[in-house]
Amino acid sequence: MPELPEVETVRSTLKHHVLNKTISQIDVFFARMMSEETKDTIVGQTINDISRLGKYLIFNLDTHDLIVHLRMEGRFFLKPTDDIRDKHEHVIFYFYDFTMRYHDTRKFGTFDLRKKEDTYKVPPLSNLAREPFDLDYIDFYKVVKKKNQAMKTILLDQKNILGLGNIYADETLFRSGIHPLKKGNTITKKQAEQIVKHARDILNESIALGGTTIRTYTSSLGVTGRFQHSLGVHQKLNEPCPTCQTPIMKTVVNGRSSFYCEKCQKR
DNA sequence: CCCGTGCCCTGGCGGC
DNA sequence: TGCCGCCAGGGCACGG
Repeated sequence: MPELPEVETVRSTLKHHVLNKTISQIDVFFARMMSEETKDTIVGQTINDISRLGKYLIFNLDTHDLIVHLRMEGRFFLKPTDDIRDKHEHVIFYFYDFTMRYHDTRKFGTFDLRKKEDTYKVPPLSNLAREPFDLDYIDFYKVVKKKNQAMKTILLDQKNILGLGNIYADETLFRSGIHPLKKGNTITKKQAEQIVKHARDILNESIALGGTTIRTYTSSLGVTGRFQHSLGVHQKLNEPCPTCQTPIMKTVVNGRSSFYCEKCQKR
């Protein structure tokens, strides 16, 4: 599933192909994916830039920003205009001589259109935390210290730290030596510092490798991330811990599967 | 405000 | 081989 590094890979790849292209037409095949109003507003506008905030992809148009969340399986493909539509292509953007197609088997992805002046002032981009790259660990510590939730739950909440999903939350806790069920209000300043540092390192390493390809996810244009070869615990049930060889355990935290080393990660 | 639960979806897999 | 039921999972609405 795309997390921050995958979205960054999609952003940079896509930007190379659609920058300064004008949207001449849009076809929507799954009505709830994009409203009529959104479609009508952006036809005729040009993609002046593609940016990103956390896991959100942002197409910077002339008067508005189109905010896209890929959720688990959303991807973009570039195809010739006359290519037959795949049944999972729900939105097709037409440019002068090719198309950009949004493909999503689970239909969980979202398209939100905002006036430029509102983009960061209203949901979904308002009230998000900072990414680990510019998150002050003391600020993070103050937020976490007030919470009686499991650390895994805290790391997945984009209002606490921005950009981690299930995979990188597990990896961050593993490198930090913290059990996914440890309560936020038991965390020390030092541990908060470690979490922010490791989250930053992991995301940087993954971006450098083009993201992680896991389960069914590959990014646009067939780009396959290679970070999965660097995972320490996620999806590695019963495999030896890279540090101490103890078999990796799995538990469910707030409905999310969580992998950890019982010996290396303390409650 | 805080926290937990259910929902949206469908391909893939286990069980029989 | 086929069918049924269940699971994954980010973000949000909703309820206590």
